[in-house]
Amino acid sequence: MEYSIQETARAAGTTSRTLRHYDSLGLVRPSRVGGNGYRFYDDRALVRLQRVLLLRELGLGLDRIAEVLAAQDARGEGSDPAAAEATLLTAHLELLTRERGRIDKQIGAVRRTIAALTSPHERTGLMNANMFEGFDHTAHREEVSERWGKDAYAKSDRWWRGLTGGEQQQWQQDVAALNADWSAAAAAGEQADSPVAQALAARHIAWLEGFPGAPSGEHFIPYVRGLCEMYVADERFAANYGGVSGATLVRDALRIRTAS
Amino acid sequence: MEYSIQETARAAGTTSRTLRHYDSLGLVRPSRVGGNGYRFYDDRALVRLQRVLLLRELGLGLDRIAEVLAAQDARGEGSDPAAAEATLLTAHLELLTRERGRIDKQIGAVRRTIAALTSPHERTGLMNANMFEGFDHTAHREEVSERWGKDAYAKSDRWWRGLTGGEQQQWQQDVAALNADWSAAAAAGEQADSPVAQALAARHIAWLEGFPGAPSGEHFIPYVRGLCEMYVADERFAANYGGVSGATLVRDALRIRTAS
DNA sequence: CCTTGACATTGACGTAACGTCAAGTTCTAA
DNA sequence: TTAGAACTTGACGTTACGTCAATGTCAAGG
Repeated sequence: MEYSIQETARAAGTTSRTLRHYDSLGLVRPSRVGGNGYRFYDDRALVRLQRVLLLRELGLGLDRIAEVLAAQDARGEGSDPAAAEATLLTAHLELLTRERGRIDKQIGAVRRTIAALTSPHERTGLMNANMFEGFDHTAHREEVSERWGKDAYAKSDRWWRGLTGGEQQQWQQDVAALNADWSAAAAAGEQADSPVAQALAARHIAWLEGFPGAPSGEHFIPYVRGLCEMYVADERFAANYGGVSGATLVRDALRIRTAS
Repeated sequence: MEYSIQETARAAGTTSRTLRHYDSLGLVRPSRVGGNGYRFYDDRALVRLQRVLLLRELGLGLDRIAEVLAAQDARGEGSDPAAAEATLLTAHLELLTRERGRIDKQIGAVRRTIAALTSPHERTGLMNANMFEGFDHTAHREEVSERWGKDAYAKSDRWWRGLTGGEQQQWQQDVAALNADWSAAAAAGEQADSPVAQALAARHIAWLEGFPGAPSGEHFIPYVRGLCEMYVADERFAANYGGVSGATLVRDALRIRTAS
């Protein structure tokens, strides 16, 4: 069977404009083009279109989709196309998971902002940076600036001063809880590779990821490891984790966590 | 104090290009423009800039930010600017929540796709691999046969194999969409008697009615209820609805729906 | 005085994935 | 025959800026 562009679009739940777009990209070519220039699609083309739309619903970009389909076309039956697609989808899954984490953080931030706005006793004045127990970046301005650049410092400082008092308190509580758990783990003699320590390491990394001014991508792990060295070397940091022994536990656990 | 455009950008952790952009939009105007056209920003402008950047980090669009700030400028001190901002942020919170639901659906779909691709059941690639996307009657042959008789199974299998590839994919997409909507509803904490859940229940029943091999007449409702129990009891089914909690929502919603 | 280099300006194009006209051609049904 | 539906290509609009390009301004040094 052969379908007109509109029929094809309706069958696939999209628009003719999209079909022309995909044609111009070479992503889904019509099976036949009439002498009048009209596009016609057969079942094979329709299946390909549906695959494209499916992958697009999974959130992949058109360029990536083209790669997937090209790879599968190339290895007709030889290798394992399913494995290739699974690998690509797994990578994509990570992106999605990170994206969800980002959204969750935004939701948290908006919720706290609303809470602070509607709380009667909170004035929204800017508070001094000393409230930032456990990671007072004003006190450690030089380290942060030197190691990660002025931008990181300015960004983090701007972020902090932009928070309301309520949000700052919330943040502090989160930090305090994490630090307390680390201290307790260290006091309990947990090993760096124990489930408890690794769970804390995961939390710690998630916290650092949410820290504004933190580098992303390939710079993130070196950044984390650098911070850990600072925890151990600088007793002002180490104190937050129950002293040098606690900071050492943090460092070792995070090293293991970031090893892969 | 007065800062140059670069100083201002550095202080706020952004770029001069962004400042020019905001100026062209009228979002953050420089406090003074020199005879040479140079922009200069004072502390008030900087605070405004920081608010813009903060709201942007919360994910608001620049147009929305302009609304917020305009509203706050309008009611200088008269009304309650915080309430206005809270209202707007609440609306924004809904958007974020929907977005997270969307991402959750994508994650679920990708996970299921990967599972289907890597499952030993798959023979002929993606198209037939996850025919029923969690309702693979081949995998669940025994249950179906035992409960509803061999006729039902054979009938449904014949029906399925009689479909064209496009029709099969269409069916899959419908099922996937329904499951994803259930998962999202469960994740959103919908109650079984809520309009959302009841609307989904209606869709689900309509889907089951179209399912070949399904009993009709007086046997239909017991059949539906039996299936729902299976959803909850069998995690292979439950996984399609976001786990046991999702399957429970499905079951309860369908119980209510079929009560009359 | 002239040069050099840092910093400033406006203007324009590019991004992802199409939506939305616009102007013209072709098909279909009355 | 003729209206209207469907089709074509081409081009601009969308977000929030990044990234040149071409040019102007300012402070310091030879």
